[in-house]
Amino acid sequence: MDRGGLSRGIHRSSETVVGIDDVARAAGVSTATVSRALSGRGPVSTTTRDRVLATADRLGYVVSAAASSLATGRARAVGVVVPFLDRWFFSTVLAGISDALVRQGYDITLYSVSAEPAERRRVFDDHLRRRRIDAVITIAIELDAEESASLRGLGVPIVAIAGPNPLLTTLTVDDLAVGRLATAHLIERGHRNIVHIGADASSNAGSSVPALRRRGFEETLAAAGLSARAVEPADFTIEGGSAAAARVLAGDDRPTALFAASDEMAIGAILTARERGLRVPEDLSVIGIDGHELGRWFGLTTVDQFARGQGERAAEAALAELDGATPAHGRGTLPFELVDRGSTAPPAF
Amino acid sequence: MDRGGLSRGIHRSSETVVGIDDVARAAGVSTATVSRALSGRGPVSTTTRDRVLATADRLGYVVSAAASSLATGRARAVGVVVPFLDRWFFSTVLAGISDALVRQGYDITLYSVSAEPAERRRVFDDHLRRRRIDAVITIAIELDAEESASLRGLGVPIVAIAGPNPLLTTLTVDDLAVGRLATAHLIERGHRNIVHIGADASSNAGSSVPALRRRGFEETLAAAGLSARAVEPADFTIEGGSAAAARVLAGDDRPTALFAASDEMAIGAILTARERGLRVPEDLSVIGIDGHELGRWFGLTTVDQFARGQGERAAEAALAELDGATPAHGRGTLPFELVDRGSTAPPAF
DNA sequence: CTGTTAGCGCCTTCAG
DNA sequence: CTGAAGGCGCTAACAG
Repeated sequence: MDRGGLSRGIHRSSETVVGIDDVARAAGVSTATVSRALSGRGPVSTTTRDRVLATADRLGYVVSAAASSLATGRARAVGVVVPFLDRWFFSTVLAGISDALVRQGYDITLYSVSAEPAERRRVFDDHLRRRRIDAVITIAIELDAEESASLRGLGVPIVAIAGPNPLLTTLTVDDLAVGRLATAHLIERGHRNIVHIGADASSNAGSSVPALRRRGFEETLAAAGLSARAVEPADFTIEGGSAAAARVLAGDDRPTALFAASDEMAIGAILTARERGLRVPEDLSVIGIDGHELGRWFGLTTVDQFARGQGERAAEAALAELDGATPAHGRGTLPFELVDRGSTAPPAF
Repeated sequence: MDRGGLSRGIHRSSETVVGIDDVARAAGVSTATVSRALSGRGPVSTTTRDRVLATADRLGYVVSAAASSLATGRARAVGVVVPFLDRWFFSTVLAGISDALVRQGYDITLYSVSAEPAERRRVFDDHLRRRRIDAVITIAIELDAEESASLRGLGVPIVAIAGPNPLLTTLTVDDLAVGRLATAHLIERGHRNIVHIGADASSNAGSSVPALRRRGFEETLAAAGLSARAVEPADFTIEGGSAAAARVLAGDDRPTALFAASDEMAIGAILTARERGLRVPEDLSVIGIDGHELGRWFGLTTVDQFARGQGERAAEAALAELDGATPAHGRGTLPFELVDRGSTAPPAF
């Protein structure tokens, strides 16, 4: 009669959804026992548990998230806050988070915050505060004081990826070091005239990812006794990188190398360079940051930051904190690695 | 005293979260009135409503999703089921969904289903059935009978994007027509020797997106009296398109044009063609499908299917159905448009 | 080990 | 228009 596991997914399509008391009745026990058997919390005899589990399975019972959440205070869901969904870095990190969360039976609730202030405020003041989530992961979100306080007020673990915030548990690569590494790579190959494509020097006092990468560039340049060339601002898209490169390459004092703060900008720069008949790396070296899959097709040298792994680690950190682990406030160290694919070489002149 | 809107986001960080009865007490009314005032359902005098609203705002009250959901049966969240998060089409559609949903105050719960059967089953049998969502949107998910039944059993609106399922409300471009359009474009330019890169002819009896595109290709070829060349199977990635093109171009009977069933494959094909010293479109015409942003950088001619718009429309359709609109079972028509960017031209020989 | 009994926080008839 | 009260479905003490 009981077809055990085989019956999963094949439920009689009864009118109403089966509830915990349907299971209790069918198994001849109380709802409390069903709850204990299913959750694994609290003592239940093996025989009873097996019977309850089989019954629940047969009936296709699934706990109501709302009811369970209301009773326990746990939602079995993690909120993820992102500024963009359709850019490589974010969707890749998200994929990593999703992997790790699904493994643990958690759902993921997505909060995409635009730059639009009113909408952004709604996300922080309303959506995130509905107590629908047990933890929050932010990806490269720069929080103002209010937003930061609002998040903290949630009273749940918060893990920030790629957005160094001294007040939050932060998981991020050392972007200053990344900026240095990429710059040193170019200097070692003999470049003296390097332009950085990324954050405007005037923006962000210094803690944002783009600003850190730029500072790594400037510091390394200075340490090598080279004068820092003006930084060419761009928005981290292929398009932005392309436009920035166009401006830079049009000038009379053409650099021998470009250091783009993201692979997408680096790719844009390569495309523009090619359009102008410049060979990479013979006439122009280009290095990026990210480890974007596309880089491979352009032979792009880059500093890989293992985006997918960042997502997985953030999810694990969030769940660990939920399980009582002490929040590692301050900066967590994430790995990065230079991948030389050939778009950098000594300057020809 | 009451700083009105200015106070939003600045809440006294009291020990416990403020609940509906805190608001009721502070406003000098009953919880029922607060509920009515905030939800807009049920009669409340203007004065009372304003006072309640101001109080709620001042206290930073936000309804508990769990409690509200338990009482109303509505979760104010929509589930989105995707096979991949880190591929252009999916993340772009997702961005569109997110836009539309946030506008209506809905949260989005993400269900990323891998190919791994056990995990996939858990998503359909457990996660999706926790009654956490008011509607489901699937993106290019091919459902087997059980999964389809499981979804239907949820008793919520279901909108399928890019996965024509006669049993579900489906929003998809007419992929057969898209396949025909792209093929006709090549034939009109004089191509007689065209290879299709996409779904293997042997796979999928015919209703999947890749299969429909291939059939559009074959039908149009046949209608023009051309013999259908073997289709070159590939997995819709740049890498797959590149490999497929490599196999095709290595043969002795080199085609004059390639029709790739996705822009990513088309780009892979272009990259490979270039590597082999072939000029596009002089030596080889290439056309793709999607409207991928990257296509612009390769001068790729494509059939744009407006992915972001698809997401928005799916979200709107789902919400409309929630509001009582009749589910438009069968196939909804979504726009598509040929964008000629120059990667197709008459064959040189 | 198991059953009974309060709620979790909000919504919604039903009276007033 | 407003308040009182039961209940949404489940869990967590507390008894037994």
